[in-house]
Amino acid sequence: MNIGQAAKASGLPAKTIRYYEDIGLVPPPARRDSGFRDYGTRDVHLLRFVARARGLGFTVEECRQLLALWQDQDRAAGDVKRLTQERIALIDDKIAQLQGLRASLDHLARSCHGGNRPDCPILEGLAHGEKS
Amino acid sequence: MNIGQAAKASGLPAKTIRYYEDIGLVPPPARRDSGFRDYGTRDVHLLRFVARARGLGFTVEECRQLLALWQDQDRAAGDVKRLTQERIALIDDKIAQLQGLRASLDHLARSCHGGNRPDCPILEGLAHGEKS
DNA sequence: ATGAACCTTCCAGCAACGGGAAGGTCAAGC
DNA sequence: GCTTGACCTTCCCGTTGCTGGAAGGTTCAT
Repeated sequence: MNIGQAAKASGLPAKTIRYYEDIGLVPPPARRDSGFRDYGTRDVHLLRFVARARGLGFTVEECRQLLALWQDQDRAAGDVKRLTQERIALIDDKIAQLQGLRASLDHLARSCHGGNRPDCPILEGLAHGEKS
Repeated sequence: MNIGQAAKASGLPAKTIRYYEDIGLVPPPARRDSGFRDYGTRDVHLLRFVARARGLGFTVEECRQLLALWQDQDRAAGDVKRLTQERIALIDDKIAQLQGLRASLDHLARSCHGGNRPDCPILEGLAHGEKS
């Protein structure tokens, strides 16, 4: 199957598939005489795996590790679990950080009358360092 | 004051200050005969403003708008409030998205025994498209 | 006068692709 | 057989927001 088909089947844009091949995240597929890439079901499974892992927020480097573990017969499930929990912790940090930002912005927005007059507590806050 | 002093006073790295000047986010400061940049209190105020807005998650382009509004005598507070609320909405989206990811990863992690055996439900989930 | 600690410019690169150019290929329809 | 249009190929540049480093100039204290 051509790259376009593989793209539909995996959910990744063709450009992204080529990119992943480029950086060695996925192995290069077979080629036809014409030079076209020719993907089989195994290739597509791999691509789907990567697409899901990326969709879950794993970085490309983490995907590399996950793929290695996936293909390693002697892998320990603990390694995978650890990677997953590290990612969860990062996500928790990010969420907390965003909630802090949200609170600050909300405070600024609530204090602003929002009318046509030029006095704006948001800009005052930004200018003078109002906290929380 | 030199760029290093301005960096300490504003909380931005010197590299970043030069970068902001480069992209025209902040005006170029005076120069000494030696070629060194020479920052005054107004310059530093501007830099602090930008530092805070960036810290609150405004993009550089949004900072440009905020700075323009800040320096515009005829600005409407409503414009600033609108920008702020748009940013809050974006943050809310991002938080919701991350919470979804977290839930999926947590589900996978909980179903994994985490031991040394190679059977790993996380990899199974990634491979076969388990949802939530 | 020499050394450390600044400063200057420019160049390169990070993640993770996306856009678009210039050209080759395939399948269908006439 | 020939055209047309959809696909494919490689290549290189642009994105966002910086950060690091190289090569060289300045300032200041010793």
